[in-house]
Amino acid sequence: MLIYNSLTRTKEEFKPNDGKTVKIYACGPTPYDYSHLGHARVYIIWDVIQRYLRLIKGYDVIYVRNITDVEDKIINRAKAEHTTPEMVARRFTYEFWRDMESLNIERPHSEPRASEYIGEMIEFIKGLIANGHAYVVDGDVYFQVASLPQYGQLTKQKLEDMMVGAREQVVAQSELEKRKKHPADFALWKGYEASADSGKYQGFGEDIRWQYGWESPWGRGRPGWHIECSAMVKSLLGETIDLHGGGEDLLFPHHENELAQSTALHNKPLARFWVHNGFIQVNSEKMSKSLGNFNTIRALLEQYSADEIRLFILQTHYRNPIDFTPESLQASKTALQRLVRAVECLRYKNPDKKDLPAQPSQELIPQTPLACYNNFHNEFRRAAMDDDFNTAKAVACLFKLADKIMETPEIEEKQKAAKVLVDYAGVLGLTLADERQKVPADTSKKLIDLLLQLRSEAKEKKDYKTSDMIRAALTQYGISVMDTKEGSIWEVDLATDQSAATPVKK
RNA sequence: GGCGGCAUAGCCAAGUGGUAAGGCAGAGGUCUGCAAAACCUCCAUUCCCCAGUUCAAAUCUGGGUGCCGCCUCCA
Repeated sequence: MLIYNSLTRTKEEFKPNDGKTVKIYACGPTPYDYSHLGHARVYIIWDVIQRYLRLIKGYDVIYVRNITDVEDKIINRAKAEHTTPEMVARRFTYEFWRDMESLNIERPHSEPRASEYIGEMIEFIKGLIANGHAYVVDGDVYFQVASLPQYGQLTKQKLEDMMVGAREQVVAQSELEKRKKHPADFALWKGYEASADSGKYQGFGEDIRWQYGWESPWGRGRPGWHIECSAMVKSLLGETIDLHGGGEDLLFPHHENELAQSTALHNKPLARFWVHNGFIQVNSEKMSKSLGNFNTIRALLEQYSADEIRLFILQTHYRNPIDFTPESLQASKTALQRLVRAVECLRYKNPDKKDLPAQPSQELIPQTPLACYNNFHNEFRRAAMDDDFNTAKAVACLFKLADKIMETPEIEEKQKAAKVLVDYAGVLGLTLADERQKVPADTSKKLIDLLLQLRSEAKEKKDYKTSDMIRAALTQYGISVMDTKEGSIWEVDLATDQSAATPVKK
C-alpha cells in the first residue's frame, strides 16, 4: 500500500519495518480546554489508520498517543482559575476521553503523559549535551540547530532563510533570545530562574511555575515542548517508528525539532513515514482557538451522531482542508441514512433484536461469490484505502454497495451484502446504528399529554371503552392516571418503579 | 522574505495521461385516503485562464489569476 510521506513529499510503498508490527505515534492533545472539530478530525483519521492496518492489513499495531500535560497554556489556565496545572490537565484529559469515546474512537494502546516522563527527558537532554548538540545557559538548555547539518530536512527550509523570518518575528520578541546562539535554537529545558517572563506570575501567592517544576542537573525548571515526544517515542516504541504524525501545523517547528533531537542523539531516522492531516476551515479560514471560530465536539454531538461527524470528516481526503458549514454536516447526516437503511434488512430475521451489534464482526473477508459485492472488497482496499487512506473513495464504495443491496430482491443475499457493508463501515468506525426512532427525552411527556387529551375527548363523547383502554394501557406502562375536577393528571407509578430498582438499603 | 497547498456541476468532494466516483440539493416517476418516508430514473462533452508537449491532458510543462496554510501558541 502507498502512504504519503511528508518527509519525501511523495507517496511511498509502506511495509512495517519488521514486516508485521506497525509502530504508530500520533501527537495528542494539550488538555487545557474542550476539544473542537479540528481535534476530532486528527484522532478520527488516526483511528481509521489504526483500524485499517489492524483489521484489513492484518498487522499488529502498537498505537501510542501522548497527552501534553506540561505546557504554558495549562499553566495560564490554572492561574486564571486559581487552581493547579495538574487539576486543569486532569479535568480536560477526562473531557477529552469523553469526547473520544463519544466519537467511537478506539483507545490507543498507550497514552503517556509528559509529566510521567520527565526523567526520560532529562536523560535525553543529557545525551544531547554530551555529544555537543545542546548547550546550557543559566539553567536553560538549548538545542544547537547549527550542529546538525540536516536540520530543516522535514520542512525543507534552510537555516539562512529561517533567520529572515526569525529576525522579524522571533528575535525582537524577548530578551530571552539573546541567550541563544542562533535564533532557531529551541529550548530543551526551561530553567525557572531564567524564565524571562517568570516575574509576571508572581503576586498570585505562590508562583505556579515554581510549583510546576522539576529538579534537573541544570536547576529547577520544566521541559521544552518538543522533547517529550522524542523521549516518549524512544521509551515506548524505540529509536525508529513506522508512522508519526498529527495536524499539518505541527510540521514546523514541532516535528522538525523532534526529528532534529532524535537524529542528533541516535543518528537514525525518528520515523519512517510522517503523516500530516489538513485543517478544518470555516469560511475558508482555519478553525482555531485564536480566531474563535471553532465548534466543540461536545456541542456538535448535541445535534449530530458520531457516525454523522465521522462520515463528514471521512468524505474528504485527510490531507485536504475541509470547509465546515452547518449545511455540509447536515448533508452527511442525510447521506448516512442511506447506509443505515441499506443494512435495515439485517433485522428481518430476528425482529426481537432492535439494534445492530455495536461491534462489527471480525470476519471481514467474505468468500461468497455474490454478484452484488464481487468487486467491493477489492475496490475498498486496493483502489481506495491502500492508496494513502483514501477514505473519500472508500465511502463512495460503501454507497455503491448500499445501492446494490437496495436493488437486490432476495432477502438472504441482501443480508449477506449488508453484513459486508456493516463490517467495512466498521473499519471506518461507522456503526450504522439505526437511531431513527431515538426520541428526545421530553417526547414521552408530550405523548402522555396527547393520550390524555384523546381520552378526555372520548369521555366527553361517553366513549368509556376507549377512555378506559387508554388508562389501562398507561397503567400497564407504569403511568397512573387520576381524574380530578380540573382534569386528568398523571404520575409515574412509584410502586412499579421501585419494583424494578434494586433497594439501596436493606 | 522562505517553505508548502488548493482551484472539478447550485453546494461538498474523488480522480493525477485514455475520454469526469460518491454525497447533498434539484427534476421526473413508482407508491399513497391525506401527509411524510422509501425506492427507481435523470442531472458536468467538461475540470480557473493562456500557451505548449502528446495519437490522447482535469491529469504533464511553462506563464498568469485567485484563495489558503506554515515560518509565533495552534490538530
